Amino acid sequence: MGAEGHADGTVGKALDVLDMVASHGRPVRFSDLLTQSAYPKATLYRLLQTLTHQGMLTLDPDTGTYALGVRLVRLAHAAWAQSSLAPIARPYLDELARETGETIHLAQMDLGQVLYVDKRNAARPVEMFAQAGKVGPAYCTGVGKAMLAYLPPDALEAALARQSFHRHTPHTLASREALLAELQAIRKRGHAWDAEEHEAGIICCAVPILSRQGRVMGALSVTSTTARTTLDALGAQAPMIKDIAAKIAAEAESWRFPEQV
Amino acid sequence: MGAEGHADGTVGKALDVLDMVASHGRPVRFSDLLTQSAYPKATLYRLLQTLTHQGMLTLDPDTGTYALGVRLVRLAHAAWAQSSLAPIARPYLDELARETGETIHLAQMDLGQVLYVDKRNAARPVEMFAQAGKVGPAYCTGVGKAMLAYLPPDALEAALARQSFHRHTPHTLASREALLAELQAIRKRGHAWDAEEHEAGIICCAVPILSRQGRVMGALSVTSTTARTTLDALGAQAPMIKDIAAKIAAEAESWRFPEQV
DNA sequence: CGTTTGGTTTCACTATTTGAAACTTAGTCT
DNA sequence: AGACTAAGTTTCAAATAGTGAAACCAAACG
Repeated sequence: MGAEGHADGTVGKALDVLDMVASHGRPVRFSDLLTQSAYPKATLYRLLQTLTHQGMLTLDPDTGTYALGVRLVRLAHAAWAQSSLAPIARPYLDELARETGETIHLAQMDLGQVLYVDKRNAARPVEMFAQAGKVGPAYCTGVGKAMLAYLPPDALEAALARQSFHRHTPHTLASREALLAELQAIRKRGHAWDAEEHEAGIICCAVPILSRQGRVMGALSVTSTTARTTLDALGAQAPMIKDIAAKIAAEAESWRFPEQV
Repeated sequence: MGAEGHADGTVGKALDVLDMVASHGRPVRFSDLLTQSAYPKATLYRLLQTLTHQGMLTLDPDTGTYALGVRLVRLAHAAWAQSSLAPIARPYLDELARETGETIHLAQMDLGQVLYVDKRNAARPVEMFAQAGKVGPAYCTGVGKAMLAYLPPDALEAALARQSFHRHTPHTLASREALLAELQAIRKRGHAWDAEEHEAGIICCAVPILSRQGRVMGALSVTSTTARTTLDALGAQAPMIKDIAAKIAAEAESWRFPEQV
């Protein structure tokens, strides 16, 4: 993860450091960060100090370790609440979960990766915070492919450049070419499959959420297992999922243009 | 909200702008931010540009409005997962919710405000993301007072300086003096009440979560209504709540010192 | 079609950031 | 103990990055 692309300015560097702290699962010491950071000692030190002072990081005085601060959680709450899709989609996800009895995912695109912004789980009622905010690969998940398929060429290129193409299962489309062919098929079909491409036994049907102008706003999927159903049976529900995606898109758009004065 | 205290350096200013965007509930236009920002046009413009480029904000090309970006949601997921308290406390909150059948809150301190990091709701199973990340006042909530009571003098002073002391109900302790007296009583008693101080009819019993060295890590509360129970009845559960708080603290601490190597 | 409003760019000026190196602690080893 | 080492903090001149008044551009307005 080392050298983040192009860190513009001090702010970029600071955020880079934030990511670095986030990428370790646990509180990190100064020296740990130093070894992997390319920044010279003093620079890194001051960045950490600033971020800590700003509440984005916390420094445990006992252990001398840095962890992500609470200010982030507060900001993220706002981010989630105003990312238009998530709060609007909420009741629709409930409905879809009730109708299908399966697991529902709502995702958005984040730098070539899939970011899950909400979820309904068939079995356990709902999970928390911990669930939303997770990231996953784009090239081998239903929601990922559904979004990729409708991205404009330049954005698609940028996203493709960031795919790792790891062969998770025998069904994974682990090359750029195979994926591009599949994306075309998705555009034709109108929805994406996940045919055990990410995890064995897990299948899903996903549709993109598109704005009126055709911009990709996110994706919505219904997930199940091969033990419980088949791709064809899931596909039968595609029209309904598409319908709900359209409703979410419509509502999100009208919300974006509030009656301003 | 205007002039944020002391924004050190460029990073401080950038984060200040982030907060500004967050504080509006909806996407904002450049000029809206400009009017309330004190920063000159060009400066604000560049800050927004940087933040957008970094994925902390998104600029809707159609409407020309800025909203919080998805990178925040991803960061916050990590923040939540590594803020040691929340993930560790999870099973204990479940237990407490089951035992008491009441609403449970887990909170931490954030710049003089209470930040709820997790929650169990008696009636509806669990709510999402939207719930965690909320902030509330410290001087008139159970968790807030429980934490204030055990803060070291300088931190307490800093927190007090940020209280607004608004009289939400007739029972609100709306002065510094009244609050200080109550904090002393809390230290003596070992747990805090909320005797309808924030909302009429809502009462709660809260205990701090303290590290071995006595540092305030957070607070835990059981909330109910006057219609359903009384403060005394809630107080009877204080020992159990305290016990759970201690368990959470112990586990969080041992997690903080992982067997390194 | 001139004017206003909202957004973007310029450019000389300056303040902030930079990072090698010196300096403190706080451990560790003999 | 005293000498060594590792981890964190501070300094300071040089350089870079940020600043902001003002000019500019482009739509929308009247």
